[in-house]
Amino acid sequence: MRQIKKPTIRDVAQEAKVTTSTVSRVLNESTLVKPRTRQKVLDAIERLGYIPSKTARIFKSGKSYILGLVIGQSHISNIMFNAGFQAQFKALTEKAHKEGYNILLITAATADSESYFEVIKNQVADGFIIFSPSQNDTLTAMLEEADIPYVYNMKYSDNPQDRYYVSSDDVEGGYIAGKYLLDLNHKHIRFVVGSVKGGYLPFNADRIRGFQKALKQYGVPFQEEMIVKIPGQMDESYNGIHKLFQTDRPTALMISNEITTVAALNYFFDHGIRVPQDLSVIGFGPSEFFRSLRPNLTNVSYDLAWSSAKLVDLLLQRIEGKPVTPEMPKKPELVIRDSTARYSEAAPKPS
Amino acid sequence: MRQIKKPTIRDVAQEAKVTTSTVSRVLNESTLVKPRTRQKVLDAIERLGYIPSKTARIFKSGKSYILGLVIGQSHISNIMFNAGFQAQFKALTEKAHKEGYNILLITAATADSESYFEVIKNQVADGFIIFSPSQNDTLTAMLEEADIPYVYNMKYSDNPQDRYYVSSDDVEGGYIAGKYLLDLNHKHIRFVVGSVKGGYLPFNADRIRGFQKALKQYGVPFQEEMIVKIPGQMDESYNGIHKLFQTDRPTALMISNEITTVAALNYFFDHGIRVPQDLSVIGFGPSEFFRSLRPNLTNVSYDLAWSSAKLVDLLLQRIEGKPVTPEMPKKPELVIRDSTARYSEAAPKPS
DNA sequence: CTGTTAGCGCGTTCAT
DNA sequence: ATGAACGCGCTAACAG
Repeated sequence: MRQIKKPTIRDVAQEAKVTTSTVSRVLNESTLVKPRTRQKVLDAIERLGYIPSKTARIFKSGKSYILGLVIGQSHISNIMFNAGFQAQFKALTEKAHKEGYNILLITAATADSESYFEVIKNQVADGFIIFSPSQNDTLTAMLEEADIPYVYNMKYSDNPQDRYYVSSDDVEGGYIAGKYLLDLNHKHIRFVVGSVKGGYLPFNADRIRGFQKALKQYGVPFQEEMIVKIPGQMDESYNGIHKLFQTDRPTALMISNEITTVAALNYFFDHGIRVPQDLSVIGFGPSEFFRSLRPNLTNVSYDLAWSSAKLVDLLLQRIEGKPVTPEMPKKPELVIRDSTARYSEAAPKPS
Repeated sequence: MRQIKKPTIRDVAQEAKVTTSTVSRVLNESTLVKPRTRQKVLDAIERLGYIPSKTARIFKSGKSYILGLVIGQSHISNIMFNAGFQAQFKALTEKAHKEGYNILLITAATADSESYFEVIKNQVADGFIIFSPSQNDTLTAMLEEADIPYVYNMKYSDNPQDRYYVSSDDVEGGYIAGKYLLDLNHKHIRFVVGSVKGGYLPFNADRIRGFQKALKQYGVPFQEEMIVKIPGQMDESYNGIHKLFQTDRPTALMISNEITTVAALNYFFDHGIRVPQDLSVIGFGPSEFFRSLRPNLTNVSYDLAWSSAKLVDLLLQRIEGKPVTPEMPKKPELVIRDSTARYSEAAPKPS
């Protein structure tokens, strides 16, 4: 029977001829309630179709069991089609649910600290996982000031104050990719990284550092043009690859972004550039994704399930006010598949 | 300065030497407050770093501006890599944010009505968007009984009681795909649909109906084996396609699921089956996705942004208790690209 | 074992 | 223009 107004604990109490405390007790299965009274209450609940107000409970307890996932408005449009983001998102969600939390998706209108802080402080959540705005310097400070538990999904700044994230070992990632190509006798290598306001994000800087380390080890001099900055969306990436291949003809490519990787493969398909016969390609990201491409792509695989779980653990520790135990990043792995081949001078080049 | 305890409206009142009512007034920019008092309060807020408790506000107002998005635990693992789901998810999120709501991601442990209802009633949200369990008969009844606003993301049952969803015109979708292939002289057509417990979901039933309509119109007799049920995950799909092509050699394929489509294209790539020379392929889903495949895929494109926005509108109407205005489904469109070709007997078949 | 009382943080009367 | 008092739904401390 439809009620005009949702029944409250008081209605139940009245119906069962007890007090609200007693009802509360049976609801929380707390202190011994006499079975008969208990039954009376349960009957009343059943009769009224009573559902305890979650809102009131959150209000009372101060715990919502909600984790806010904060993303910039502009990001969300593109990010959902990004395999790396998806994998991370999925892993975060699963871990959160496993721990009894739900994920509240929050978007900030613009990608600046003020906008982020504005939406964060206006949400009900026990803590926040932040896919950061371009620069998060002041955001971190504001969150600390307001005593709001948060973690970043990755390393966004080199500021030692920003220590709440779980990093992957990106230097190692860039290193093993570069080393493998050098082992295959490639020297004309290009590393395609995402372009953000003309620069690149810290994790790409790390990957580049690793790449440089490999080069040095093999005695190949690093040159600026080895790093190619291309935006991460499908069409822009396609055009960026096009532009690159008009003036340059590398024998091997490392690509730091999944969408750009797909765009590049499409470009090669469209222009008869054979992978790996004419060009070796290495991707970065979740391994399953690259396995679904043709050819199957050699890739540097990060354990996103692991790091996402760690990230949630970190946030929960902060929420519970426990001392934070820093975790060493897990090493990425090189998964060798069909997109990389040994380079030999004699190899025919298509005209 | 870090507080031991977060300041409340009372602390602000005390600090500003006014009462909580006044503070409340400046917070809500309500009735004229004398500028000087107003300033005093603002200063106090600033000094204390006071942030109004969202929780208390929700509790008071009864509005959380949160929409719950309910998904089965088992779904979420696979669903995130599904282009159709992603597009819908993205559209739902964007529309919700545009309307001032955030999306709370909720997963049910198992895909039955009881499990769904259990998590739904225990969440704070003004309404729910439900990616349904396999059978939702009792779920609908329970939600109605509890007077909880909800909508389903698509048509899940033929029960007329289930009227809170925005349907796409799937009959039309199946029809235009079939008609186009028949126009291209194909007769040996297979329609691959997702398999759910040996049967298929209502939207696939509709697409099949449309396909049958086209067949009839062209005088081609429908046969049961034209419908091929294959699970929607990558590896299972690949195997399913493999199994199909071992015993059958259609000239055209309609594929109802994006992941299965990718798996099929991979299978064709691996086995030298050329699209469209040897086989025409039509996909169903968001057009941008199929454009990122090689070859560019002809596909039936649904306007998910539109229907998702409508869905949120519908839910908001229910939340506000307004009468619900049913909407006619938008017609899907056939986007013709490079994966379909005219069939001629003379065409060479690879051995 | 159960009832009484108080209070979480805020908004909203009703006075003044 | 501002303050005092009350209540939202629930839980918890304290009585009895």
